[in-house]
Amino acid sequence: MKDIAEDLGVSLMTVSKALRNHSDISHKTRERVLQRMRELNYQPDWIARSMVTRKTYLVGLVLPDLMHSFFAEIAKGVARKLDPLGYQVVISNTEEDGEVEQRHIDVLLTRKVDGLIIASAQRDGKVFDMLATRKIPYVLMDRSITGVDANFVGVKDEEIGALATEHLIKQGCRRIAHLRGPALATGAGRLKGYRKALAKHGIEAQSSYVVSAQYGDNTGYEATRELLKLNPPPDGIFGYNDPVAAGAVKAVLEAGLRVPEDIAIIGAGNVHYSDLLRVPLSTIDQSSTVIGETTAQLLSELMETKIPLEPRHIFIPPRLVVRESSERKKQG
Amino acid sequence: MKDIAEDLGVSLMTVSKALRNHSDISHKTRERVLQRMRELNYQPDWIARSMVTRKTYLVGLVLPDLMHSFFAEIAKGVARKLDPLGYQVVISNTEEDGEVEQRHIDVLLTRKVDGLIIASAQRDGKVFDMLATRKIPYVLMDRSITGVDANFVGVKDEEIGALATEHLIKQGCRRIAHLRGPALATGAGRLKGYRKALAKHGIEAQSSYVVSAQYGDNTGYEATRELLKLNPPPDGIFGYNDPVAAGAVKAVLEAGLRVPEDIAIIGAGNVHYSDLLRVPLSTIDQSSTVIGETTAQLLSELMETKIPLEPRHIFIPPRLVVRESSERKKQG
DNA sequence: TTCAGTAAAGTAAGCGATAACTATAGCGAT
DNA sequence: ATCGCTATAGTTATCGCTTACTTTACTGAA
Repeated sequence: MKDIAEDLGVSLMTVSKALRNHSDISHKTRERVLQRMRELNYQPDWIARSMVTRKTYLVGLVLPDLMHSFFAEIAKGVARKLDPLGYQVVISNTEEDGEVEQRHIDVLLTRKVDGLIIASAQRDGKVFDMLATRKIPYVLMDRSITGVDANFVGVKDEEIGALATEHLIKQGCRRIAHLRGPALATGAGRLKGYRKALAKHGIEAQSSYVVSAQYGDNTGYEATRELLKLNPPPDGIFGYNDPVAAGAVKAVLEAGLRVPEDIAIIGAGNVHYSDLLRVPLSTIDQSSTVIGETTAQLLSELMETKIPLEPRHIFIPPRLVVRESSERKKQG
Repeated sequence: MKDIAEDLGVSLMTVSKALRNHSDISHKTRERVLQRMRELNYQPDWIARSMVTRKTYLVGLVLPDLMHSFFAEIAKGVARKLDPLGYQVVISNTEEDGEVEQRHIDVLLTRKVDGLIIASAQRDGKVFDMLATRKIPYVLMDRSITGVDANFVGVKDEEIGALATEHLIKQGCRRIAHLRGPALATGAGRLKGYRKALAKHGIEAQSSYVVSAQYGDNTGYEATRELLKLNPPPDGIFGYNDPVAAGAVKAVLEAGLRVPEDIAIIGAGNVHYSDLLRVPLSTIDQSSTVIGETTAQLLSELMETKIPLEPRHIFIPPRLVVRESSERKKQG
């Protein structure tokens, strides 16, 4: 394609420089080149360029579940921030499977992405050690990995757990159940926060009130049906994320109980449709857009500097959003 | 990296062939190469390979809105289908903006994607003519463009409109309103189906019952509030997609009316949380996963054959899903 | 007049792979 | 012993760009 641009009678080099606004091209020549380029509808080949510059302007975004709108929103934030910087985002969906994740990361690396953003489903840090030795800039997001000291952007899960639980306590709940997430940082942190809040208020943590609700659209619903069989049943439920909490609402209503009067319910994540649910769902907002943008910002700095920086940890403060599912008018 | 593989005393070519299972390499040599490759943790450079083969194994997926779980689900289907074929998906989010879309497509092209899947927000076919002349394999999805005879996978929007409207009629509604979408194929087709169904049953189409509800989380809610001011107000509402219909439910309930007794409501798209909404939402299922997979399948065929095929149009049949929001027990 | 200095353009070498040939060896058949 | 195969391995030329130099033609100061 560039030889076509030589019908101006200049060398290939001149054209290359002109296109990149290189300083030692006269204004006149540059104009002629640009002009001809438009006429020919020519676009430089990114691949060839990448090959020699070692920059692909590709960023890998590794997510456990695109369907969860929390992550979709993050993806949007990331793309919005990176787009003006000339980066393109390759999203990979791991379906909460550590092995798939590992494989996808490998593929992204052979594609020579300039950086990675990962909300990991990994249990250990092997993959990340590899990234570190290969000096690939990367940022962990939403889910930190114990034992990996990497750049991180997200919310302190313990705070989320505490905030949600304290809120239920304030609403007068005393038998508070928790639909816990996977044993990753996220699930574990929220559980810990839940326990701490109970302890702080001298409420006994009853182990049968903590049930697992992991992955899948119905887990929250089913786990809650089990909870309702207990005697006494809980009077408050904290679901580790919104989809699970929404399932809980469904189960409780189906059992003929009222939300929030009989059982108050709160989730986490503030998915955009929370407001439209059967009972508008109280939740802990994690500012997913902000997380996405902040992460993108951090990664872009990492990618653009050569000196390896000290890993940074950026925490976004969680925010309680009270809606109908937990608001008991009289009590408090 | 490859020179490192020459400590086996073989030529670079031999290694290259061995890695690709080329036929004229002895079993023994191949094993030695693979062995060494593992030891060195070597991965072939995709970029360099692409440069000479002219294949990137990259597919661009252009979507108007990732947050809409209908598209997120499609994205998942596409990725799931393409992943085992070795293709990587680059998702781009156009936020329903034709210009952004155009720009993103350009970028994807300079990245030399092997093919494109587009749910377009475009009003005319210019961009697609360009794709055709440049012989880029592409498939239009969900939204066809009038005047562009391209490969297409989606649902016949007119059928959706008719199916939804007929259902409301069967439920006894006689004053049926429609929250219409944008003037693209999708919105227009559903509107047309709606009108046809009314005509077929001899119900007069009242123009004040058709209001626009485009983009944004609250449009359905607000448009419905306007509808409720009419005298007489509608007794049935067909929202062109689920988020809009969910907003309608909210507005109706807020006005102190009952769903479906006073006003029956139906959407389209069958988003995964439909079941958890304030009133479980009736909808027209468009099998988003199937759309995604079918599209991916079609595109992969396009990419792998040289002969330009006659454009194909694949229609997925829509399916009525009745939930509480439109089901009137007594009548029908 | 001469020479260093600068602006503008050009040359050569490769980035890491592959395609398309060419070369070599071993082997049986004539 | 010679020819021609087949099976393996190696050569060479690019792919479309950029990096790092080198060249050329002026300019103005000494």
